[in-house]
Amino acid sequence: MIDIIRTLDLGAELPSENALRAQLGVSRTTVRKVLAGMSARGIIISEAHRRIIREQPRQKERYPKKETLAISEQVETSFMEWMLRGDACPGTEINEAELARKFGVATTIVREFLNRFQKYGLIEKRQNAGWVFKGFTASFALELFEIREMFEMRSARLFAALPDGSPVWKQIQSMRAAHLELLADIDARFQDFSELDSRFHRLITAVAPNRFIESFQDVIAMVFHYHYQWNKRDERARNEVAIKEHLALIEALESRNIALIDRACRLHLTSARETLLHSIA
Amino acid sequence: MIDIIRTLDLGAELPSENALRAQLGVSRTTVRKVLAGMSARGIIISEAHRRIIREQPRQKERYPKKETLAISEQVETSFMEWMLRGDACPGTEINEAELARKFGVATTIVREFLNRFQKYGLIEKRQNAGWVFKGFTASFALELFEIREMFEMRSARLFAALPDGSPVWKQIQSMRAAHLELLADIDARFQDFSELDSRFHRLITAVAPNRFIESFQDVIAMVFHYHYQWNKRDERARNEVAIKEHLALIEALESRNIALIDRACRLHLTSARETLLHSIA
DNA sequence: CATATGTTTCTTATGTATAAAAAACGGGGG
DNA sequence: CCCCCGTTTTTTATACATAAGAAACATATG
Repeated sequence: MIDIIRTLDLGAELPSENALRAQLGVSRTTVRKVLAGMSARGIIISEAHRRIIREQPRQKERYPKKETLAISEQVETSFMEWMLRGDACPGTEINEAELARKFGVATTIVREFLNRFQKYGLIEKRQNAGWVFKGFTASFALELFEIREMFEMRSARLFAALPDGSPVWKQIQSMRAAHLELLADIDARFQDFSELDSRFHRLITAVAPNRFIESFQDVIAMVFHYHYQWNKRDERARNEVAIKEHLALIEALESRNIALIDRACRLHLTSARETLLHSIA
Repeated sequence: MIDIIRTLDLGAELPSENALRAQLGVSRTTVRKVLAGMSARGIIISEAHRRIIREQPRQKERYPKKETLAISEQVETSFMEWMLRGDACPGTEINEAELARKFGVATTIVREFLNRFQKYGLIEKRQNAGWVFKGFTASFALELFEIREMFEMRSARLFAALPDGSPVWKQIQSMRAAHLELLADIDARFQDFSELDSRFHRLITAVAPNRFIESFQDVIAMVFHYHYQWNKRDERARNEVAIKEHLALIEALESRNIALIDRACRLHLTSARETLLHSIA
C-alpha cells in the first residue's frame, strides 16, 4: 500500500477499496485494515466515500519483515537453519514439542510443517513416535539426481518435437538473453542465478505438464535454495559454469537434434550433481 | 491380546508385561491399559507380580474396529469415500470446516490429512483460501502412468544386471508361485490381487532403492486401493489379465534379456493404464 | 543383581478457542 | 442497475488444552 501511495501526489484521492484489493491481490477486509492503520497514523484522511493522501508515508512506517511473514514461513526458515547449520546429523530424532519451544511457536504449526516437509525426502515419520531426520547426505543427492535426470531428459526430448510456431521458442530466446545478461555481470550478480536456474528448468519441464514432475521441481528448488544459502563456497565460479551449460542446452534445444539435446542436458545435470556432492562432503 | 490369551489354557500365567509389549509391538503403557481392562472384565486375575487367566475372552469382547482405528485413518477413509462416491467433481472447492463437520472430527485433523494428501496430486492448496479438488480425471491417470512407466522401466532394467547370487531371484520365484496360486483359484480369490500387485511392484522397485520412487509407489497404491474399491466392474477379468502379465514379466526378468523385459513391462503398464482410463470414463 | 512391576515424565494425537483473512450481504448514491 | 462502502458471516491460520501412548525412573522381589 505504501508503494501505491508513493506513486500518487499529496492530496490525491486513493482508488476504491475494490480496485486496491485487485491490485494488491488480497481481500477487501485486509485492504480496509491497512487503510484504517494509515488513517490512524495520519497518512490518509478517510472522508465519506473517499480517502485523501495527507502525507507521504516514510519507509520506516513499513511493518517489519517478520510481522508480515506467516508463522508457517518463519518455521520453515528456522527449520532449514537448524538443519543446515549442522545441528542435526543423520538419524537425529526430531521432537515436535522441542522444536516448537526452540522456534517459539505452537506445536500445531511445527507438526503441520513437518507433514508438508515430508515430501522432500529428508525426514520420515514413525507412527506414534515422532520423526527421524535422514540427513542431507550423498545418497540423498544421488537419489534426487537420478529422478531429476529422468524428468529433465524426458522434457528436453519433448522440446524437439514442438512446432516452429510454439511460443516457447520466444521464451527460450528471452531466457538466453537473461543468461547472457547475467553472465556479463557475473561478478556483481552471481547470486541472482539461483532464481534464474529454477525458472529455466521449470520452463523446460512445462512443455508437457505433469503434476508429479512439477511437484518434484519444488524439491529441487528447495534443495538448491536453502543448501546453497549455507554453502557459499565457489558460488561465483559454480554459477558461471552452470550458466554456460544452460546456454549450451538452449542451443541444443534450438537445433532440435535429439542427440545434441541429450548430451547437453546430461552434461549439465552431471556437473550439477558433482557440485552438490562436492559441497556435501 | 485376545489372540494371545486364546493360545493359552485357563489358569495359565500370562507372560510378563515386557514380553507382551515386545510381542504386540506397542508400549508397556498400552499393555498395562489393556490388562487393566481385561482384569475389570474378569477375564484375568491380577495378582502380585503375575496375571492368571480366569476365563477365555469371547470374540464380542473385542473393541469394535472403529474404536481401534486412529481418527486420522478414519478421516482418510471418509475422504476417499466422499471423493470417489462422486460427491465431488473437478474444481470443487474443499472446505476444511465443512468436511470436519461432515466427518464428525476436529478441523485440525482434516487439515493435517489434506496436507498429507496433497502429495497424491488430487488436491491443491491456495494460500488463505482453502483447497481445490482437481478431480480423478483422465489426465490424472495419464500423468500418473507417465511417471510410473519411467520408474518401473528403470527398475526392471536394473534387474537384469543383478548377480546370480542375489536373493531377489528367490523372492521372484516365490512371487511367481504366489501368482500361480492366485490364478488357480481366481474365481474365489480375485480380490486378493490388489495387495499382491502392490507387493510385486514394490519388489521390482526395491532393487535399487530411491526414496522418491518409493514415495511414488504410495501414490499408485492409494489410487488402486481406493479407486477399485468403488469400481468393481470387470474386477475378476481385469485381475486375471494382470496376473498373466505379471507372470510374463517375471519370465522376462529371469531371462535377463533387456529387450524382452522392456516389452513385458511396457505391455503390462499400457494395459493397466487403459484399464484405469476405461474405468474413469 | 537381574528382571518385573509401580510411578512419573514426556511426546504425539486430537479437540477446542481465538485471530486474521476472505467472502457474502445490504443499503445508498450516481 | 452498477459500483462503493459499512457490516456480518464464514473460512483458514494459529494457539492452547487434554487424552493416549511411549519412555524413563524407581522400587520390589527372587
